[in-house]
Amino acid sequence: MKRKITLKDIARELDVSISTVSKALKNSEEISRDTKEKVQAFARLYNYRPNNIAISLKNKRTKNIGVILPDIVHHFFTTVFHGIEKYANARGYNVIACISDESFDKEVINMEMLANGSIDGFIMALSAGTQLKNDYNHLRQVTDQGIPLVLFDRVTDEVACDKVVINDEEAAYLAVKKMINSGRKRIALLTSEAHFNVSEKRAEGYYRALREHSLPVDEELVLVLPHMYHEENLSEGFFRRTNPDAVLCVNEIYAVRSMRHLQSQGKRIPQDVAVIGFTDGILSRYSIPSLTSIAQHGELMGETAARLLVDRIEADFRDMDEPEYITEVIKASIIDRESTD
Amino acid sequence: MKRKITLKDIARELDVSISTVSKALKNSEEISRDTKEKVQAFARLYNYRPNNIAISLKNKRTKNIGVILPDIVHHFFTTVFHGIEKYANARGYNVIACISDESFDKEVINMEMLANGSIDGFIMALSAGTQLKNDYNHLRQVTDQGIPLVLFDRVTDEVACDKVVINDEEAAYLAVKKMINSGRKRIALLTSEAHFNVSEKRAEGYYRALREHSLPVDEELVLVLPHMYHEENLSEGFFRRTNPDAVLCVNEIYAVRSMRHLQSQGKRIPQDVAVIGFTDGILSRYSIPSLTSIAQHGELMGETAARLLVDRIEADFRDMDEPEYITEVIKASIIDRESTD
DNA sequence: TTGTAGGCGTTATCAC
DNA sequence: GTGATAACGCCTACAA
Repeated sequence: MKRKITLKDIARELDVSISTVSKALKNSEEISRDTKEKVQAFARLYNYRPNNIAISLKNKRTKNIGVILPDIVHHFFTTVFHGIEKYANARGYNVIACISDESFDKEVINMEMLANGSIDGFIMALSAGTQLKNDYNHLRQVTDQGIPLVLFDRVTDEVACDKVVINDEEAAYLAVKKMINSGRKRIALLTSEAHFNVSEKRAEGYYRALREHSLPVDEELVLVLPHMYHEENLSEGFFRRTNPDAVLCVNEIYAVRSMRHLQSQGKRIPQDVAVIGFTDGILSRYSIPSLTSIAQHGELMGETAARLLVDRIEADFRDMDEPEYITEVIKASIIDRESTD
Repeated sequence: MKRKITLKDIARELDVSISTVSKALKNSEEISRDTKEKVQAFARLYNYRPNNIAISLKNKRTKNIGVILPDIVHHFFTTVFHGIEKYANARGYNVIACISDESFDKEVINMEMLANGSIDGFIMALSAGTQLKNDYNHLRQVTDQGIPLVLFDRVTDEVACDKVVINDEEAAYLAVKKMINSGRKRIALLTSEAHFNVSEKRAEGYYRALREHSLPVDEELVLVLPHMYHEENLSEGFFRRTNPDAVLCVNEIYAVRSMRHLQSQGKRIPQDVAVIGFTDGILSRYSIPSLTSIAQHGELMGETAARLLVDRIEADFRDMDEPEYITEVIKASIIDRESTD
C-alpha cells in the first residue's frame, strides 16, 4: 500500500525545497531544466496528485456544488440532477447531493452541513415541508453569507436569488386547450394539495383554458389528492361519479392510475376519455396506452441551473454588491402519444 | 452580507488568542468560565461554524463518500443511491455523486477527481464500458492508496474489496421455476449483451431451472438485446416466431415492452403468456397489467454498501494491513402481481 | 488560565 | 535558480 505522496515527500527525496518542487511541477520558468525534469519524472513515477482539500483551503473555493432535492424517486428530479451533474462536471465541479425527503428539518440540516465550506454554491428545489412552513431563513442565511443559490421548479419569491422554472400555467393551458379542440367538454383535473406552488400554477392554466373557451367551471371535476399516492382507490369513485371525457393530471403517476381505473370501468382511451399528464417520464413512455404528457425538460432545467450557479460563483467580485438576479423560464412542451387523439 | 467568521476573527475581536477561542468553544476545562461565556456568546451572535475544509485538512478525513453510478435513469440505481445517502447522512457523511454514463473514461476521470483528498471512500457499480474493457487499474490505484472501496451489483473478482451483490442466479431460477410450476412450457428469456455480469448470472439461473425440470433448452427462445433500448420493435418478430407461453426479462423495460408487443399480437396476459421482469420499479407497479417482478431491494443494497464502507473507513488502523474483505449477498424476492398466475 | 508554536498540503511573495 | 516564509482555518502539545 503506497500512501499518497505530497510535495514534501518529493522535496525530501530529491533534496530540494518544497517550493522548488511546486514550481517545477508547474513548469515555472524560474526553475532549471534539469531540476524540472528530475522532479517531474519523480512525480510521475509516484503518481503525485495535488491534494484537493489543501487547494480548497488555500483558494477558498472547493469546486463542489451542493444539490438538495426533495426526493429522487420522481423521475423529474432525477433528470434535473443528471443535467446538473453533466454541466457541473464539464466545468470542473463535483456535485454533492443531499435529499431532504420533503422534510424542512432535513433540508436545514443538509444546508448547514454543506454551507460551512464544503461547497461553493447551492442548487435546490424546496421541500414540501419548507413550502408548508413557509420559512426560508435557512436560505437567507446562506445567501447572506454570499454563497450563491439557485432555486429550480419549487421556488419562492421570499428569497432573492437566481431561479429556473417552467411555464406551468401555460403548459396546463395548452394541454386543456388541446383537449377542448378535439371536442372534449367535461375535463377533469387531478391535482395535489395546493401548498405546492406548481400544482397551483397548473390549476390556474386549467381554469383559464376553460374560461377562454366558455366551458363551465365545475368544481366537481377537480380532485385534490394527497401528495403521497398511497391509497390506490381514491380516484375510482371520482370517475364513476363525474364521468369526464378528458383528464389532466399534475403528474404521471396520477395519470397512469387514472387510465387504469377508467379502463377497469370499461372506458376506452382515448376514444371515451383523453388523458394528459405532467412529467414526461418512463411511465408515460411505457404505459399501455402510452401517455400524452407534458415534458418539463428536466435535464435542460438542471443544466440551466448549473450554468447560472457556476457563472455566479465565478463572477468577478467587483460587481458583487448589487447582483441582478435572473429567473429563467424553461418552456414545457406536449409530447403526443396514444392517450389523446 | 456578513462574511463567514473564523476563530481568528473572534480572537481579534475579543482580544484573546486563537487557541483560547478554540478551547473555549469546546468548553475546555482549561478556560475560565468568564472567558468561555464571552467567547461562546460572541460565537453564537455571529453564528460561528468551523470550516469543514480546514478540519478535513487537519484530520485527513473529509466525511464525504464518493458514489459513482453508471446512470441514474434506471430506477434501481436511484434506489441504491437513496439507501447510501440515507445511511451515510445518519453517520455524518455527505455523498458526492458522479455519473459515469456507462463510460470507462468518465469513470476514470471521476475517480481521479475525487481520489485526491475529496472523499474518504468509494461506493460504485462498474460502468458498462469498464466491464467491456475489463480494465480495473483505476480501482486498484485507489485501493492501493488505502482508500476503501465498496462495489455493488456490477462487481468484479479482479479487485480486492468489499462487495454487495444480489443472488441473481437464484432469483432467475425461482422466477422460472414459478412459471414452470404454473404449467408453462415454452419460456423465453430476454437478456442484454453478455458482458454484463448480472445478465449472465440471470441467464444461468434460467438454464438451471429448465434443466432441473427437464424442459428442453431451446436457444431460439433466448433473445439478446442491446443495452440501450432504442429500437422499439426488436422483440416483436421474436414473439411471433417463437410463440412462448412465458417470458423472463432481465429488466422491467424489456418486460413492459414485451407485454406491449404480446398484447398487440392478441395475446392475453397472464392467460396466454406470463411475464416476469427483473427490477421492481415504478413501471412494474403501474403498468397495465401490473408486472410480477423481482425486487432487488436497492435501498437495502445501498445501506449495506454504505455500512460496509463507513465501517471500513472508521476501522482501526491497527488491523489495516491484511483486511478480510466481505461480500454481502442481498436476497432478491419475487413480487407477485397481475402478469403471472 | 492563557498563549505559543507547529503542522495538515499547497501556493505566492520575496529574499538570497 | 533556489529556498525561506507566510498564509488559508483549525487543532493541540506544550510553555508560561
